[in-house]
Amino acid sequence: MSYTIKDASQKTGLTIPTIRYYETEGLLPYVKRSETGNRMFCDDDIEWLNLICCLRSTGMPVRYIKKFIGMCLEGDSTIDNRLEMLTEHEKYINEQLETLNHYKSAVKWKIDYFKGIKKEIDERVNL
Amino acid sequence: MSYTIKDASQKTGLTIPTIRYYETEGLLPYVKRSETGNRMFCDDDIEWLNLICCLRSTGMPVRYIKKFIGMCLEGDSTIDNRLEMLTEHEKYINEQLETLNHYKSAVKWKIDYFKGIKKEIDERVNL
DNA sequence: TATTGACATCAAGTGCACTTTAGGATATAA
DNA sequence: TTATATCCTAAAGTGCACTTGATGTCAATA
Repeated sequence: MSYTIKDASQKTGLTIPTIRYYETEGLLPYVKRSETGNRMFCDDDIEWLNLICCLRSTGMPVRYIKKFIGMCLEGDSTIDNRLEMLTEHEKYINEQLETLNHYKSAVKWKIDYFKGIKKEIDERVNL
Repeated sequence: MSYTIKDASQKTGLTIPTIRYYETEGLLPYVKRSETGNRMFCDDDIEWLNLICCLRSTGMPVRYIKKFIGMCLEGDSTIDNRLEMLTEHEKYINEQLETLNHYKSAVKWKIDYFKGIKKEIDERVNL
C-alpha cells in the first residue's frame, strides 16, 4: 500500500509544501518515487511524518530532527545517542509544561483581577 | 524609585534590545524619559514587562499584546474585551498543555522502545 | 484531442521576533 | 581630561519555518 503526497498530507495534517520542504531538508530519506517521479509514501513513511509532527509540535528544530534521522540511518551504533536526544527532548517538554503551568496561573490571576474590576464598575453604576 | 533599561533587563530577563524593540512596537507606552532621553522604568513598568513576558512565553504574538495594551489605554469601557482576550488566551494555554502532554507520552513511548532495542543488542552481544 | 487535476522542481517571498551595526550623546571614574 | 560605561536612534541583518509563484510533466476525463 502506498500513498500520494496528498494522502500523506491528509493523514498527518501537514501541508503538501511542508512535506516537500521536509524532504529537501533531509527529513524523509526513505520516501520512494514512482517511475514518473512522484513521491510514494508507505506506512512507515507516514509513521515517520507523525514522529516529525510530534517533535516539531513540541519545539524540536528541524535541524535536530535531521540529526536524529541521520543517526537512525547510521544504525544500531547510534542507539545511545538517539536515546540521549529523546531524553533531552523529554526534559525540554517538561520544562515547557512547567513554564506553561506557571504562567497559566498568572493569567488566571489577571482574569480574576479584571473580573473584580468589572464587578466594581457594575456596582458603581447600580448605585 | 526608577530603573535604567539595564535594571529592567536584569529584573525581567529580557535583553536590552528586546525591551527597546517592545517599546517601538508600542508595548510600553508608559515608560518615561529622563532629561537626557534615557528610559526610566518605574515599578509598574516592570510589572508590565513581566506581564509581557508571561504572554509572550505562552505564545501570544506581539501584535495581540499591543492590542491588549491599546485597550488598557482606552480605559474601563474595554474591560469586557480584555477579559475575553485573556480568557481566549487561557484556552490557548490549555490547548498547548494538552498537545504537550499528548506528545510527551509519544516521546516516552519512543524512549522505552529504544531502551528495549538497546537491551536486546546488549543481550545479543553477551551470548 | 483538449482540458483538467495532481504531481514535480526551483527560486523567491513571507512573517515573526528579535539582534546587530553604525554613529552619536552623556555621565562617572581615574 | 581622557577613558570607560551606559545610554540613545535608525536601519539593516538574522534565523527559522514555512509558503508562494512560475513553469512544466503526466495521466485520466469530456
